[in-house]
Amino acid sequence: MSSGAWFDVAFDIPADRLFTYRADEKGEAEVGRRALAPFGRGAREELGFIVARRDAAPEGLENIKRLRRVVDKCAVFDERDVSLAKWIAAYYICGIGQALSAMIPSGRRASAIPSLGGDLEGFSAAPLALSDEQRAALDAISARIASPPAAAAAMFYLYGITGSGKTEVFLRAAKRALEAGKSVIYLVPEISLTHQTAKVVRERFGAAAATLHSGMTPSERLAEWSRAREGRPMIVVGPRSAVFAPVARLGMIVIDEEHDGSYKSGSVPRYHARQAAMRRCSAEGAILVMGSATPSAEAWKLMAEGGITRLDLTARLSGGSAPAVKAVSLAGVEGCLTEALKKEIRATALAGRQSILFLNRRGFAHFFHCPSCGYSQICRRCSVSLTWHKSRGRAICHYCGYSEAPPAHCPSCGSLEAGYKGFGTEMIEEEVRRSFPDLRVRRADADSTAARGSLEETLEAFRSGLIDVLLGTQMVAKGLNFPGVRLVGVVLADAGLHLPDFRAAERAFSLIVQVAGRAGRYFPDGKVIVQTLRMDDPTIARACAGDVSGFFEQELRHRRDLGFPPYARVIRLTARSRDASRADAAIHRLAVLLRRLLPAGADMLGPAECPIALVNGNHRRQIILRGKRMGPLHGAARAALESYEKGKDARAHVEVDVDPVSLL
DNA sequence: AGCACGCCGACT
DNA sequence: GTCGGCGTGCTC
Repeated sequence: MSSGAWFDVAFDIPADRLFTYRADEKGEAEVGRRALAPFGRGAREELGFIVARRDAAPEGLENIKRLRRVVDKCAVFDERDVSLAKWIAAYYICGIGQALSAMIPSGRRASAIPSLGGDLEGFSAAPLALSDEQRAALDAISARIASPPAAAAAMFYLYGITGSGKTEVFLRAAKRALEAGKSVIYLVPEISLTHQTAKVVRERFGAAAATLHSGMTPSERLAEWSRAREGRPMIVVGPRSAVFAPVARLGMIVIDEEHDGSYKSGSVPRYHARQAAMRRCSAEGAILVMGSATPSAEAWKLMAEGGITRLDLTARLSGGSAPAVKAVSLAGVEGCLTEALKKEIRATALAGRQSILFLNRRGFAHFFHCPSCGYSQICRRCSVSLTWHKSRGRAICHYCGYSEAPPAHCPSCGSLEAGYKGFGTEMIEEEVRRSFPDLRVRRADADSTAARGSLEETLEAFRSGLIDVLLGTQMVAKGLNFPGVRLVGVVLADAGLHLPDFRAAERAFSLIVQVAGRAGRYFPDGKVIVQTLRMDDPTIARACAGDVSGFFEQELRHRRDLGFPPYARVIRLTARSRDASRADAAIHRLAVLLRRLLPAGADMLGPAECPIALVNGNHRRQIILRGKRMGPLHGAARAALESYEKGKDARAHVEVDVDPVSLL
């Protein structure tokens, strides 16, 4: 054989296989670089990941092509990344190349990122002394940084109310790790917290800090990536995908606001950053430190069983007790604000302080109903009701964006009784402005943010006191610090509670507790008003009482009785097609295959229509696979998908979601 | 996932 | 008679 070498290349395709190419022996090709390769018919060229070098061509394979061009000047990933990618591909049932493309920034050449001027030699001192609880937590964590566990990852959970100083413990633990020559990955939820945390981390750690965020171009991300690969101890702050940061000598991964749904990827590979972090920590001898005031049910169960060491932070650093939470019935109230809430908004303004009003629902009114004939206005492409956006004068589908003019009377029977019911953030804005014409009111939701440009600007204006009442969706609920806030109003605590999803109560609960935590963080006079149509609902009652353990006692009993996570593992398969009968046929074929393959102790829910059966013109059908252990479930799902794809019958798109976070 | 090759309806 | 629909199979 003449000079030359063979390389296995992974492409970003669903197929779980590698392709072998030839390249010059002394060329640039090496494991960890990306290369353009002829792939598929015609002269098509595809970017692939060089995943392995081999000494000989695979048996019985002629017509091996040559790599066209290696695009990276040096490796952008290594064997450790490949092994993590293989784990993701196996666990989340996708291609290795798909896993790698989620792990590695897509930039072609690393570009310089704007220098932030931090030159810091030696880290700047932390401002305040730690409380006893913080000290105890830090000591427990530090002990494990010094001597990481041999086998499984050591996991800690800073369980504490907002304002109890979790961040300071994270930062000090990070400092210990860096001083020990180890790197830290600090995960934060998407969008909201990245900037705030990154700023603090940069101030504290200067040049040892790296940030990854959504505003960066792919080449800027690649530049930060390359910095991490240099091998100096670093602290990398970023959302979900930062869990793949290629730091050398990983000492600790922090997951702030561990309960946050944005840690689960919504596209292939549908990985959960918590799972990936656990896997990295145990593979690399690092420790995992999570934190939240409202842990996920999974984490809560692990803490109860001792798999995660819980470290309690019970005291508010500002000294005051947690704000008083008052539940108020919204039944029979005209409009969306009770007298109790209005009274507190007024009192807050008189005291020169600020209010936050929260409702997890955009638009003005969210369904159109006719009482005389029963007509309701539904999106033609999605099986959901249209939301009336008064400011835009349109009825809009929140799933596909379809819009039409809002009807003045019932389009079906002509009745004038018909109209929009159920309020959203737009209506609250209108009502607040009408009731308090003298107050400066601002709305922060996906619509207003798109219109105004930046959420940052609104939040900054609020922080500096230019706004009296900030109202909005989740955007105002996430861990932000606003010193001037006295009042938090949850406009409708029931929103989302009745959704056909086993996590509905958990999400509603944590949302209420999280928003409530925004009140009175720096003054002991915080007030929280929770409006609800269901005063007797135990989830709402416990959220108002801040009774996390009471809630989980109820919720975990429920989950166990119903056989849902964290007591069972779940894989969700969905089939979708423009053609309803095709989606049906596909899901039934899968069901037949799965019934044969199901291991003992596992069962199958469905096939059934998805709770939202039509999205964007696609009919959706689902099967929920459920079992005690994930391994056998995986086996069944893989085998079924394989035979399904071999089958000759008409196919539909099939999506696999391992550990789904939502069943809608 | 793309994309080419291949076999059945409405157009000049 | 052809243009083109998308159904199916492959990619070193």
